[in-house]
Amino acid sequence: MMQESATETISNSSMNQNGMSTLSSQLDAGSRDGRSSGDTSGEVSTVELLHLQQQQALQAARQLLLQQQTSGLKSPKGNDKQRTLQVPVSVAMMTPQVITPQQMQQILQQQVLSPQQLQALLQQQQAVMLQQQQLAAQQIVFQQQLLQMQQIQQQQHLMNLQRQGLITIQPGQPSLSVQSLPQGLSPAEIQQLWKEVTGVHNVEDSVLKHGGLDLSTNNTTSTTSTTTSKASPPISHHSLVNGQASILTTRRDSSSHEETGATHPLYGHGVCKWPGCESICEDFGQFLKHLNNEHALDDRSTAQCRVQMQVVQQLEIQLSKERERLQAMMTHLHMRPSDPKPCPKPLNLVSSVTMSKNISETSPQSLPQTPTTPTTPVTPVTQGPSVITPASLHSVGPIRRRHSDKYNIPISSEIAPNYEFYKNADVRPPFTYATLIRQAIIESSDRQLTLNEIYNWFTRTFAYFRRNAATWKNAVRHNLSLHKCFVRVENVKGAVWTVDEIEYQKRRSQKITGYVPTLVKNIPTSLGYGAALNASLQAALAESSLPLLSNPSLINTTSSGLLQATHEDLNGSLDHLDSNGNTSPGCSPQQHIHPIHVKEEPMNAEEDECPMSLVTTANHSPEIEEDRDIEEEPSSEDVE
DNA sequence: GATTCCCTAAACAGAA
DNA sequence: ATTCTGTTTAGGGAAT
Repeated sequence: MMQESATETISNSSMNQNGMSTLSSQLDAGSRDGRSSGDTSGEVSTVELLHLQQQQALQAARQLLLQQQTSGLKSPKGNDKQRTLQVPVSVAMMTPQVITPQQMQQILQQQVLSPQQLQALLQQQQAVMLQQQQLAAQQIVFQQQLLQMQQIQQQQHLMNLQRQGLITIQPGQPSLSVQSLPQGLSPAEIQQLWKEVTGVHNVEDSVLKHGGLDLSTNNTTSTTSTTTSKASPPISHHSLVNGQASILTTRRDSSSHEETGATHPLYGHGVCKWPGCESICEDFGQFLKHLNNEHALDDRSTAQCRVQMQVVQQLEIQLSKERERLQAMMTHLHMRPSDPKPCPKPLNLVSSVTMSKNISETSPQSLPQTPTTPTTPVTPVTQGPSVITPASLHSVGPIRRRHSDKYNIPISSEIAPNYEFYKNADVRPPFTYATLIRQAIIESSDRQLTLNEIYNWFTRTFAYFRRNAATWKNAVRHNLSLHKCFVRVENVKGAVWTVDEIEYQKRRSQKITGYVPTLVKNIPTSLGYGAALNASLQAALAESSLPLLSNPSLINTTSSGLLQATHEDLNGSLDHLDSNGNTSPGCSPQQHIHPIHVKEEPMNAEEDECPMSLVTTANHSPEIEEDRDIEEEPSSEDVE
């Protein structure tokens, strides 16, 4: 996916040299890329693009008319069937003289113009238009132009077929003329032509397809081929004929078949999908007829088009905002290198080396977009162009310091936004085995898991652990045995593993030595998930603060995020204490013997885990409530 | 350079 | 006998 996108971008670049015929490729590819990537342009002016696009189409039509009127170009072959179809088309083409591009632009630019106002305005235009309908004679002229376009289209289509081996054309064979074409354009193709020429046929479609429209192209032929090519995939093969970017072939082909297969964005299930229409059309031909008759370029259609345009625009704005939010989230959660700057030096947590490694491992860039997409894993998430593939990510070998562990970043908050990513992408999670094991355990309903259940959690949560089972399972067992924080408890159904959070926190606290925290907080519960404090700082402070939680004198009110991280870390322990106090009395006696409850106000401690729970274990959410009880046992003797 | 942390590999034993 | 589970040791890489 990512590679494809990248390659395509490259291909497009190279195709730029290929003249107008490659514009369609740029258009399609550009729109796809634009939508899947940063979409910096989408927010800029979708409407403007449409304006320009429509202007372009209108101007092109005009120029075509002028050209033909002056040159007296005649249609190579009159086609009755096509002629009948041309009527509405020609009418539509005449409208540029009725509604000038400037006027059209005005209409379109008036974002605040109400449909009623627009309607009134267009009615005026209509009056003028009626006067000029007598110019219908020019329809024939334009029809000729259409035929020329058809020729180009069909020739390119044939070239496409030739390339596919469906048709064999000897090298010396002269290019096909329209007369020699096996058959005329299908109604769908003609419709496409009309659609493209009018430029307002389907705004949504236009918005999508024209995301990368090069509006700088003004000459008639360029415009014509551009619009035609983007509508009719065969054109893109014209560029292929020129020896360009074969990578686009497949995609184009598929779309080509779709479009020529009597499918239409405005037609489905026997119903015209024009906004507010829903007229029943027996077949595609009838639909086309209906489309030409009922949805020609008139005031009503224009108004509807504009409405649809706004709908699309709103959606794009929304998408843009959501994407921005996602980016911010990822930046916040992954791009530690830029964040830790303000991090208190005493923490001594910043390691450029580690960070860079972490970046390579978990930076948003590496996130597939949605691995779902691979999804990118899902994520679905449409991801911007990424140069880091999952393969390259895990190929870096064993990661010593999992940044989340190192910085005590809540694993949930780390995984949550990338859950689908880790679930689908073969990328090693940036956590130590101990951290993961703990997470698996505390996520469980009763805070205890058998070894096999831990295995399952690993494979279920991370695609990476679906392979090399022997290695990581051994590591899991090794960690369970090695770390005191993991306590084996004999259960009715066998041995289960629990987490001794005191030990766990103790161990982690030891990682941060020589730091006398001056900032420890009183945890404001109201602080939200989106607290601004960067996670690493939060985590560091949180961890550092653990021993001090019981000492009110050392507790200062600071930022929210801090508590968040603290909560997360504490949650596990507290949860563990709470739940296991009953379920597994035998484990880790000390934690139950003297649980010093540092009673903070009930915290929304699970903000970090909520996202995770939403996508992972359904049974996790219900526990959030009990998780909020913070019972930390931060007595100094335990910490040290 | 020493220490620590983490990972990986492997040997081994006991239980299922 | 095989597999699973659990423990332990060893060594290497990376960070501190």
